[in-house]
Amino acid sequence: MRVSDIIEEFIKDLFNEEQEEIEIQRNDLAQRFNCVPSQINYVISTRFKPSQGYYVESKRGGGGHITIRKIDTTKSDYLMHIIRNIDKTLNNTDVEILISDFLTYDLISTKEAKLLRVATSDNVLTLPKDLRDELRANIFKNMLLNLID
Amino acid sequence: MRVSDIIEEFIKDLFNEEQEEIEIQRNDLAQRFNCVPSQINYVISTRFKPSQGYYVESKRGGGGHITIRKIDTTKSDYLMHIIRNIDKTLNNTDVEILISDFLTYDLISTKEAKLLRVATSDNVLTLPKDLRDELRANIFKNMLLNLID
DNA sequence: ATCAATAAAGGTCAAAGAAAGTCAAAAGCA
DNA sequence: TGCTTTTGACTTTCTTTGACCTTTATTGAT
Repeated sequence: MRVSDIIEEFIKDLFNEEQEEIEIQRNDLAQRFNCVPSQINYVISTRFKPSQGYYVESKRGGGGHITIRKIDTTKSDYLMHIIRNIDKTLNNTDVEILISDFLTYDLISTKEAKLLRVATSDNVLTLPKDLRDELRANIFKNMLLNLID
Repeated sequence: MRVSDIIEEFIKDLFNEEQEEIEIQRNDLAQRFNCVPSQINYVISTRFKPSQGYYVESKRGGGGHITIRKIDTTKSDYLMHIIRNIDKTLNNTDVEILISDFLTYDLISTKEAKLLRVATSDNVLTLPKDLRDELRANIFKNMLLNLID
């Protein structure tokens, strides 16, 4: 088995106990697996890409580290499902129902909810009703797309 | 955890009890955390910048000290100022400039920036230009209002 | 009361140290 | 041969340390 595979497995094991965020130190890992530090970068960039459901950030300098977060796929799947099923038009009430659902299931923050609401409210979209509902659907869908991590 | 992080946390804890102004002594702190005094300067200059909502002044000589004030009003004041000064219409470029300013000054998160952008983008606002720019101004202003804490 | 010396703060800046990142060459492997 | 993995030299970013500087207060002699 390749060293890269072993490192990948090791990192994935760290996620075990319900944790969805782990922190590693590049040099420590490299030492543990007896490889050069840059191999850790290789593993991360080939096995922990966003498309594979991970989000990575890091800090250099003394006490530096690498943080890997697992992105909740059920969350983005659900939002994608909603987005696909939104009609060509959408009225204010529909939006309100969707938003309160999202809040119930903790898919968005209250601040995000406020932004969604205001950007799609009747008061803001001062247009004839048919045009308004169509634009609202458009805005809402596109905003949701941007809420997917 | 880094010494700088620990010192940062310690200072931030001092703000707790409703106080919005604290006073520290550089040498005392340095001794408490077993570091050189100039590390306190480092922490202050990297973690208590004006852009992070703090204002710092100090006095040298006998009985000298460092005062740190929290300035939390700047964010909402600045946003209010922007909102008041937005025209009746707003084009895509204007929005982009404003958003990148907001990001520079840390007034909004990157996610909020994405939401602002998409909700006001030409692609989403499929309307005749004059109507579009007017609606964009309206949406943008109202979203900003909801970003004020 | 005045002034100079000294002590007691805090400030600056650059070097050293401690991570992590990049990129391309070399090595393996299918 | 063409892809993936391994290696390592070099780079960038952030933190820690220390030598030296400036400002303010205190003290003591006149």
